[in-house]
Amino acid sequence: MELRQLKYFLKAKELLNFTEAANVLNISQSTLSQQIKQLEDELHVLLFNRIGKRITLTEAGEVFGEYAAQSINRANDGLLVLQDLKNLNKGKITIGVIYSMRILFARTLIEFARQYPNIKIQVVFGTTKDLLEKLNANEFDFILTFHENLKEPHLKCQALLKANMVLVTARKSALAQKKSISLDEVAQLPLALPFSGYSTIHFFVQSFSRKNLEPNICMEINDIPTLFEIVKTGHWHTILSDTSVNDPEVVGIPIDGKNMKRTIMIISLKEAYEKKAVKKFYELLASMHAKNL
Amino acid sequence: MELRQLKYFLKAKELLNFTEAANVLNISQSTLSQQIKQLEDELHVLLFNRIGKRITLTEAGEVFGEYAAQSINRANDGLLVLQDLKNLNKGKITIGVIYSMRILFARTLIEFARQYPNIKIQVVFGTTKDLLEKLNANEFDFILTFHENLKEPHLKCQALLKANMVLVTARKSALAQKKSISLDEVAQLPLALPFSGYSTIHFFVQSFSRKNLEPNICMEINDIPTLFEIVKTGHWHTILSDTSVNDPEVVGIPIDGKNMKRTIMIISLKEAYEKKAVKKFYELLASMHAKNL
DNA sequence: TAAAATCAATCGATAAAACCGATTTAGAGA
DNA sequence: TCTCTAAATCGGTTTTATCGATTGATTTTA
Repeated sequence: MELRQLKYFLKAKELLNFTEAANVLNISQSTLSQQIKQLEDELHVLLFNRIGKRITLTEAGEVFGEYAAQSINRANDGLLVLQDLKNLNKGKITIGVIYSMRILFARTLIEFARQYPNIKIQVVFGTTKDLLEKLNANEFDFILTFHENLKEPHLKCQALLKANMVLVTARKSALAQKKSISLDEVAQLPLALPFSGYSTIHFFVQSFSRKNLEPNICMEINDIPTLFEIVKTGHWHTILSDTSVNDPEVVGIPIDGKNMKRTIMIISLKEAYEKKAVKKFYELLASMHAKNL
Repeated sequence: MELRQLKYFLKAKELLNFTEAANVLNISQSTLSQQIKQLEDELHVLLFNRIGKRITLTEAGEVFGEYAAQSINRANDGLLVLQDLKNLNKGKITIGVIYSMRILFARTLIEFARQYPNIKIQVVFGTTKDLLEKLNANEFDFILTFHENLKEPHLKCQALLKANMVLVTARKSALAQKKSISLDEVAQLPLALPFSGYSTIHFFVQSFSRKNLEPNICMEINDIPTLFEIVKTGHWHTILSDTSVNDPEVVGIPIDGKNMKRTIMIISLKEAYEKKAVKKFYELLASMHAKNL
């Protein structure tokens, strides 16, 4: 059993197609087939069922896959550690970010890229749910998202900042002059809110429920610029964290109440090695945030 | 980088001698030398310093070794899991046991070997300190030892039983008729106690201190049968857990006091895969203990 | 329904890598 | 100073990984 075989196996497990997996791995289909077979012979177990020309994962394959992934991850982390040890100052960061963090994050991203030009950065925006799934699949170094009461011991959570939830309305709107707004008033307004995949909406359903209010949700949309376009009409309003509001034609009005703040967290896998570049990014995030106070 | 190279590296790291490591691994010295060099080239770092004809581990080697070991362990655990999944009913258990547990353990060992003749069992007796070191080095599946307030989150601790600490004296001794004895009385006696490497002595120093008593420790000996020989003279006495007393010429007299019981624990590594054979052994230990109540 | 396309397994050949024994080099020990 | 020991190197052999071609069976398309 070698790491190479584990890598082949895991890609085949992911794609459930030997031909495609071989292509992705830059080897021939016959090589992959033979290497998988050799691994199965060594383990005395079938990792895949061959049904016609399709393959499916066996239970043994599912179980073994966990260990195979961990083995490869440990070896890769060892490599990363050595790179850090040598201060090679190169490498790659992969980050998942919720849409609400775009503004502050973009500024941090730019500054980081300036300071560390040799570090490749990959950023994926998405919902909390999607980002957590990918984090658990070791596809990210960390994600930025709202605090969600995760209670998952394999995750490391660090609070970054608290964001105020605000009513977003058109600058031309009569409401725009208000310095703050109550939840009761908000409940009377026609709202266009982010899609249910966003944790934000769940947060608000709870907030309204606590006060026996029912929000008037007319629309649910999976795109913040589109929400801004809708808000600019003056008819609908939305609710976002103040970190998201950057369109000059809209304003964010603070919503009354102690529970109208949400904590943005940095979440990573406890078992994964924490690259120096990742630590540097954390430091920059914290200092960029402090600058905004 | 392949698992084979990690295995070669780790053995060289352990022995700090390429020739010896190669012999143990059943490969030639030149193969090992070349494979290590190839690994170093791939990692862009020296894992060993070559000083004349000797080698020493570099800091990079030390650091990388942790990850290499974890990677190999994960792969091996995967193999073990599959064996269990197939109920191959074979394999190996390695167990560390403190001396105090010899009697109960021996009976469990014999019964387990009878029930599972295809499982190879390796047992090492030793002190708590030694056993913990080896457990942390992944050399045991689990160890049996007294509860030590470990506070090490990577360890899994299960209570097995409570052992009574008793004064061990010669059957011919005047004390032998007593049904119990107080700590004050014990403090007046010439004692031969197990060596400081045993956790037992530390336990007692604390017990005597709590009552402002000072024990009269004349000897410290690292062998329980020898302690029995000394106790049989009638002059000296010792203190052991009742699980250790099996010589017909000595008796164990219960020592008064609530704190004269000690918990025997099963300790294992949380991250290591728990073999079915190990679970079976735990069950047998528990049932053998229940039988003795 | 037949033809075409697709995918995994197999085969034989080739290329690459692991391995080995012999030797060299250099340091340690007697 | 001589002998011994251990790692590095070299050239050759053996083993393994890989490949392209082909086969067989299933799926998709016309």
